[in-house]
Amino acid sequence: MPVNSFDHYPMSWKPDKQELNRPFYKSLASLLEQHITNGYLAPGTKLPPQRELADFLDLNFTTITRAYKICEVKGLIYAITGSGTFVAPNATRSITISTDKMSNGIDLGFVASFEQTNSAVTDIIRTVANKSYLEQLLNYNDPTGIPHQKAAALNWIKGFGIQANQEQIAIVSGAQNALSIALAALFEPGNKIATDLYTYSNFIELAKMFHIQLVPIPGDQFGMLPDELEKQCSQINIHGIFLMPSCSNPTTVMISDFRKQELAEVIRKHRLLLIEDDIHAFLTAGIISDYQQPMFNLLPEQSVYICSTSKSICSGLRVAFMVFGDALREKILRAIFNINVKTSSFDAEVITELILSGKAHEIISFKKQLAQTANDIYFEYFPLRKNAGHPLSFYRWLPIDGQNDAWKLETDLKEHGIRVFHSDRFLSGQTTPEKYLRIALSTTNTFTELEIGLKILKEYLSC
Amino acid sequence: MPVNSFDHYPMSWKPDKQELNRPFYKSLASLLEQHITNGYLAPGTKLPPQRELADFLDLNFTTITRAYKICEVKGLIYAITGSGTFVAPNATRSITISTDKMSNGIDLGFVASFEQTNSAVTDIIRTVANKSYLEQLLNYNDPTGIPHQKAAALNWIKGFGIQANQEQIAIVSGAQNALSIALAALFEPGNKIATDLYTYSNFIELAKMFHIQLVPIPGDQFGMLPDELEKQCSQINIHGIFLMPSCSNPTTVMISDFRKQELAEVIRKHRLLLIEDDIHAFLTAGIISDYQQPMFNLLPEQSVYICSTSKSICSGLRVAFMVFGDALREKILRAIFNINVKTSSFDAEVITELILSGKAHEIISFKKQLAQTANDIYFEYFPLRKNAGHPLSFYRWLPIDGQNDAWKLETDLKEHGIRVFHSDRFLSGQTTPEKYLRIALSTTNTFTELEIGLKILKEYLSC
DNA sequence: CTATTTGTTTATGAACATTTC
DNA sequence: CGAAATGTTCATAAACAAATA
Repeated sequence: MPVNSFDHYPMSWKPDKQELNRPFYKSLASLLEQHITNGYLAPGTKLPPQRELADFLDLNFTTITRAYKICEVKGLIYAITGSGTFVAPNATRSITISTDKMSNGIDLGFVASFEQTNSAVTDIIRTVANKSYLEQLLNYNDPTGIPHQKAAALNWIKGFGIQANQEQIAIVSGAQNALSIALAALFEPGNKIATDLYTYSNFIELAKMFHIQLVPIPGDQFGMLPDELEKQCSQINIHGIFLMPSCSNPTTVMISDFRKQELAEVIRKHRLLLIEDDIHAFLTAGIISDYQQPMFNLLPEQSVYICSTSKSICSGLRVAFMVFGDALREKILRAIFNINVKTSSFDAEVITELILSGKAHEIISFKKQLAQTANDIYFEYFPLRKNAGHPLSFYRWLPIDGQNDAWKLETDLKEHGIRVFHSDRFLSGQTTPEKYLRIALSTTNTFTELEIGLKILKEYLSC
Repeated sequence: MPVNSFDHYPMSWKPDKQELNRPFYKSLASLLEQHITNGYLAPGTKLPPQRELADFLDLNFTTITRAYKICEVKGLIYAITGSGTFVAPNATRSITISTDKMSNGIDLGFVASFEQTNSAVTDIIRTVANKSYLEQLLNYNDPTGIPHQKAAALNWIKGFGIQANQEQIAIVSGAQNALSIALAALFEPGNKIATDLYTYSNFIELAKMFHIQLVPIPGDQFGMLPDELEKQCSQINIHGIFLMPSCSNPTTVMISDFRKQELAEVIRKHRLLLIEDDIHAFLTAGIISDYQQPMFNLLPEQSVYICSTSKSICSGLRVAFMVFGDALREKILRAIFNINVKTSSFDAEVITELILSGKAHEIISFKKQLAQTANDIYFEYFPLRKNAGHPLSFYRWLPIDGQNDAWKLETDLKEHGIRVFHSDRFLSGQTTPEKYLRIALSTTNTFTELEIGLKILKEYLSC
């Protein structure tokens, strides 16, 4: 029996010892999972400290540690030494953003890529279909890309400041696929990766799937704070870092060059593996005056540089370029064979032809114009505030006040006919007081539709 | 200090306590890894029992358990209660089979798919390229397949005995991709999956990457033994089972229908998740007289059925169909979004058109003829023995004697100009006394080349 | 600024299960 | 069949580390 009775003491969770079977740590973990999943324990709830619960249940406190750990790894709870253990903000549901279209209503949630430009791709597909070597694209050969495709890819990313050779690049099936490969190849379950406090929600889910823990690092308008990264690195064993320097998703922050240098120093010092998702390079390199270079250049031996063509050229052709240091090559290639076997040579060939013909650059110009117009429209409804972020971003990050229940807000807005995503979806760790909405500008079929959506949103928020 | 001195006692591994730092379990694990990797401890070596090593190092024996466990999870060693702990057969190198072509020599290693048939695909690509709706294939929509593509897919697999609806199928990027998705969606690190003793080596590597442990189950000429599966299930907590019933890779065993029924009963009883890789359905359903149905039909609620078109239709177009019980749907879709975002609609459309036009069936007929011829040639050189396995298999499983050093054999044969894979590559667990070679019949450009390769092999083996 | 609260890591002892002889 | 060998699992104690009042 417990030494003390806690009946008079407020404890947020009092599991019934009767319900527990041996082994206790597993039984307790599944009971906790159940109580979180069925809503009995709400997100944000502080759980009893390990020692207190141990006392209550008359168990050794490290048994509680183990039970909590199981739930933490599943992403149900998170713990802060000194403060306590809390139910995670996204414990109850998946934050995966799928491309499933809304059946009706205006989609300002999922970020598409101004699909109007796809008509320019059809001609090139026909060109490739009539190539004499078409049959050569249909076998198992060249799993990571045919040499001339890699050459075109290298040429493409040279425009973004990357210098690499054929041995250092692989063509894979889109950025998300590249991220899966990088995580599978270079990390183990239980490893930790530093990310921005708000980051790409599918990366959060992917990390969860691979049982990799994310360590949120605060940032400002120039990007992640090096001191904060240094602090975490010196305290815990961090293995990698995920960044989108050209335009972070969802915050639209572009990491400034001085900040890149500072961050690179910390990354080098602690030997972190950098995963640089540069999907927005085409909106930044050579366009934004402050832009100098990708971080890959600063840390070529310990980085994976990922450059997808989904946003910049064509979303339906699943192609991304993956560049890596020589030391990482073997592991990454093995992961590619294990996860993909190969990427469609036909898709890669169409992208190649788009690049070589100059059509890809035309598409990009058009997309930039569309992005400019969409942003102009946005700022009419939600005027510029300070630290506005990337001017050509395909989405915007709108601060909102007092909308604490993320899921209710999303549902409410859906009833008003628009889909947007609440900042809680993008949280890599604990909750924050500030709340935002991510507003996709590149998904509606027309700008008129975009305007209608923004108008509805503005009216709803000013209520 | 240790109570007894073991200097007089033969111990296969005597790590120097001086080299260990705290924490001991990690330090010991990395020392062990090092000694295995640099060849100091050869594959098959029996390590000292936990208690003995503990005594020697003057540590508690569960500290040794933990160190051994780390190396076991990495696939470096394996343990059998009662017998001891051993260095794993594939500890030192990766067994991933890549599609990288041999620069010279005859490839009887990697199993391609009689790529001669690809010329039939080029016409269909041109047809699709000229479709009026081509542009609709280039956006983010329908990540798991467009409805008419799914309809064609359902029709295709109906020929193999699968009845399912649009909600139960997804189009993904090849069988290997489907396996990644299934493992990521439905299993956790540390989970255990039963497999044949010899199984698809990229599945072994994939499982390793996801830190899923494989439990080898013996079989006979009718497939895996239900009693052995039952035994393992009642002893340890097994979560899933991986089978290739139509023609196992690499053994060419087709699971007979009575055996499927027996296995299904055990699987149902222990609530295992079945992953059924039916890539060879096109060589079996409606062709082999004994064939009745896929195992998915026996266990529709707890199975994932995977049917790739790489071997049957075209290898370069990365398409596989994935069918799943309703209970698994949500998890699998989420994994698809996280790993792939979507599969190329263009590739899927070409496969769809191949199916609808009847061209796919023509290709299959041709491949079956080619397989027949290739097998006839093979049996001229290596005459039929009993329990020969699937008659139309794209590869054969050749018993060899006295060739214990797998890697040396492979290297030797490569020097003779042919590539084959030794059975050790396909081992899901401990070593076995019998040794085999897997001989791919579907990779050489011509049958003449195949004959040359087989001749070289025969001469080499009869030396 | 130090004491307290709270979570983390490591090593250990005991009970257990399976295989071998 | 029973004893010995061997690996597995669980709960515990102690030392540690970070955050907070």
